[in-house]
Amino acid sequence: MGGVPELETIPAMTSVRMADEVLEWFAVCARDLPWRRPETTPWGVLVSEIMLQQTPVNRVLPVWAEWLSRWPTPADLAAEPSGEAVRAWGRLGYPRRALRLHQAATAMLERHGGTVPDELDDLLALPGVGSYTARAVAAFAFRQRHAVIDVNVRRLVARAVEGVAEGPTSVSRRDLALVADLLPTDPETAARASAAFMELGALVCVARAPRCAACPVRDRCAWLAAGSPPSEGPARRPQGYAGTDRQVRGRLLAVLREATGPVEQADLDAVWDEPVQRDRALAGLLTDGLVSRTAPGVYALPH
DNA sequence: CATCCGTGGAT
DNA sequence: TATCCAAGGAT
Repeated sequence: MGGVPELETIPAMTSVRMADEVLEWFAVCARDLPWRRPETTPWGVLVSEIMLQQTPVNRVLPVWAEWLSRWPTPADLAAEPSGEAVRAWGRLGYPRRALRLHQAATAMLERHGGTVPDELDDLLALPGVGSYTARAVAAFAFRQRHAVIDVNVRRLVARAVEGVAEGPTSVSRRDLALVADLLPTDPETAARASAAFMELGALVCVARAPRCAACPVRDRCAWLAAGSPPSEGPARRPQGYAGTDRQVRGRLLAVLREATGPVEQADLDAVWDEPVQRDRALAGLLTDGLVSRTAPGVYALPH
């Protein structure tokens, strides 16, 4: 029903051959990203995965290098005030990720002897680590065989396997089983295949204008075979940014990041005219732990 | 399950 | 210029 093949109808040989061809392409076309190098520690992989959430590779590269140089282990980060993590996050966006990474470093110190855990459940229990990131770290840092489904893999599977332009935004159990079936049996090869699927989605099977002529699986792509039908259903409205609390929070935090010490209320007030929204945004930052009040009317990054 | 949470490059 | 989009997670 619905044009989506049942798992049993996908011949194992077809699945394995798809992985093989993507791996062959990956061996030639993969970007040389520092967190993929063999000498990168699990901590380096974890930091990269958190930074890459909703953030393009090119913007992550310099910040990742700075972080790993400054904080080579979880213990090094945990030893600093959380505000230093927020400051070093720079303009990557979603600064709560910096706070959670600091919390995760502390948790690893307490629960795992200062090391990144290698079990899925332990990874999932870390702040800021969800299903995708736990699987990515288990696969890429510890070379385990897990389905790793990010937006790129979800889109690749929707097209190549399901024959539709895009899949649902959420990852279902069925998706995990389907992608797991695509992976080679050998864990090391499976881990490499997971990176290869993501890379193919990021470089070739892209959202806007896919480069199907350069795709290693074009001959077996269900979407291409169906004539590349457009996505069905109403386009979901993007969230918008201008004028939102998020924009105000961003401006407030930028002032605090760039200041060397505590900041007066007046300096924060200067970034937004509307006092109700401005106060709400600042209150939210305080609630989230991204900002602390050091004295009445004086604010700083948290300790 | 819908919404919130930043930022900036590409089209 | 406006919209789309980028290795998601928490609530």
